[in-house]
Amino acid sequence: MLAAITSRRDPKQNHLLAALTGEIFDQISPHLELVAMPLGEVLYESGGQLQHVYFPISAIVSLHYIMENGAMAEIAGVGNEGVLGIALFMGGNTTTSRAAVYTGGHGYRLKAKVMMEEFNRAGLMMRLMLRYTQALITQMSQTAVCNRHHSVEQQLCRWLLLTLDRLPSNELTMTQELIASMLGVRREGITETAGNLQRQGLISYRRGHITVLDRSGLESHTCECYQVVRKEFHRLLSDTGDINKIATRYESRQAR
Amino acid sequence: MLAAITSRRDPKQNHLLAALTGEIFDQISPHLELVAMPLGEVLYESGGQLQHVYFPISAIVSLHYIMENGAMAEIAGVGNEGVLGIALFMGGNTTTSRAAVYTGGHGYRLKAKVMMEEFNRAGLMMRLMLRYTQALITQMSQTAVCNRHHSVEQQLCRWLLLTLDRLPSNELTMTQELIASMLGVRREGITETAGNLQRQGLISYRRGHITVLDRSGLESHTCECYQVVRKEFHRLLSDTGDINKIATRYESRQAR
DNA sequence: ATCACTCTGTACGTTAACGCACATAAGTAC
DNA sequence: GTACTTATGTGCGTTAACGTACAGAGTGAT
Repeated sequence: MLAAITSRRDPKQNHLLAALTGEIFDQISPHLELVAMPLGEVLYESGGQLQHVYFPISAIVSLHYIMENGAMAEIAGVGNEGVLGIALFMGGNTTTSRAAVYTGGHGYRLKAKVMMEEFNRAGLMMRLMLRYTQALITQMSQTAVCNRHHSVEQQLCRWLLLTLDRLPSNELTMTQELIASMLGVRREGITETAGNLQRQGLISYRRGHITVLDRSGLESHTCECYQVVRKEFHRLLSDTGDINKIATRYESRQAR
Repeated sequence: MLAAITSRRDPKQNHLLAALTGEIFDQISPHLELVAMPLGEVLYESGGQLQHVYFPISAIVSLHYIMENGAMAEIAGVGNEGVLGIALFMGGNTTTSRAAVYTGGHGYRLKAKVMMEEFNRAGLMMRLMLRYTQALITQMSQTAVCNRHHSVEQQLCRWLLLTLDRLPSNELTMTQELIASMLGVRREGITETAGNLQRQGLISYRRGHITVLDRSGLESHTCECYQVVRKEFHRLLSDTGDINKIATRYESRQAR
């Protein structure tokens, strides 16, 4: 029974860990620590030093900024496709944003020291992390664009779809209040919009649970932002086998 | 006379190039090519392959996304504090955004191959580029936040200040139409807001030229976003002498 | 000096989203 | 089952920004 549960929690459920070669994976695997990531847990505060990087497998985490007046805005989300703590290897060791779990679950974490030792070998791990970071940049960029130009309905659909892509089922467990604070809009705005989507048969919901009934219907209600982000993640991280090949095209040939 | 002009165009006017050690600078310096970067020039189209990275010295470039309906939104700006073409070393070789010059001037460029050879040495150049990329991420994040929550006046002030920080004088050469398209708002909104700022004695302007009269006055009219971005650039890139020291704290000690 | 063009100013109705107030409903604890 | 808490629904009036239309002013070309 324990074995059955354990087998359902495999580091390879995180796409980045799954993309590592056997050799590198074997190197870090003894250091991977399975951790619970319950709803509301804050992985990093703005300005806090990073002790670990986290690879979610079932949890989803929001990167957001909290303003002086208390309002917040999500900058990007991270699920089993990504990693939390990029500021570690980017060199700053902290960020101005905050990371908090909004869909409870599990993940694996790695001590900062272990991550940096592998990153500094300047091999596949480094290339994978940098590629992921670029995909994350695209997500952030598109969030900025979407915040500027698109309606609450379009943004809600985008957000539901991006979240759904990180989950195994078609049910999200979260209140409208939580969604509203992620998107940085009023709770009533979500109530109204979600009501419309339900009336059109695209979703159904009850107190803290949203079920997506018509995925492609949602896609037709969202803006282009969803597909831009999705395609860029696919382009950058789907053919992970090619990462070394592509990266070494420009490899340095002469030592100094 | 030519010497005088040339001396005013020194690679070290770009902060990143200035932060390189003599050894690395000497290595790439023969490959640095001075180029004019006139208003409106497009350095990269969305999806286009990168042939060079650009280090502006007097030009300022906007990273922005153009939507299907033609509207646009700026994601970040890059001047003499930065570099264009991070997608090269991040591994994607292209981005979903576009880069166009909005303040004409000059810069230095480096062929992609030369940049990658130096980057792949995994030394100071790499650390510097990654740190800069993290600062850029902060700028993008804050743009997303600002787009969500702040007024056109606050955003205009933030934008003017960030642009001013990249210029030698207190005069910006640009039309209200251009500013509006960068911020993704109506031209009339800028006319109205700029009029207010002028009436309060913070700026003065005439057809395509804006002069900032009261810098700290502008700062008090903007949102926190300006200082967040400014401080983060300072934190990450001011003490460049420390970059190696900090980065090597986690250095790998044993070869595989 | 005149013309053409582009930039800036102003006005007006429209709209999406906001802030607030409160009602109702669905779970949870006892 | 009842009381309590939390989530959701709805109805306002308010507001910032929008879209459109057009007038005036600056600048450069001939």
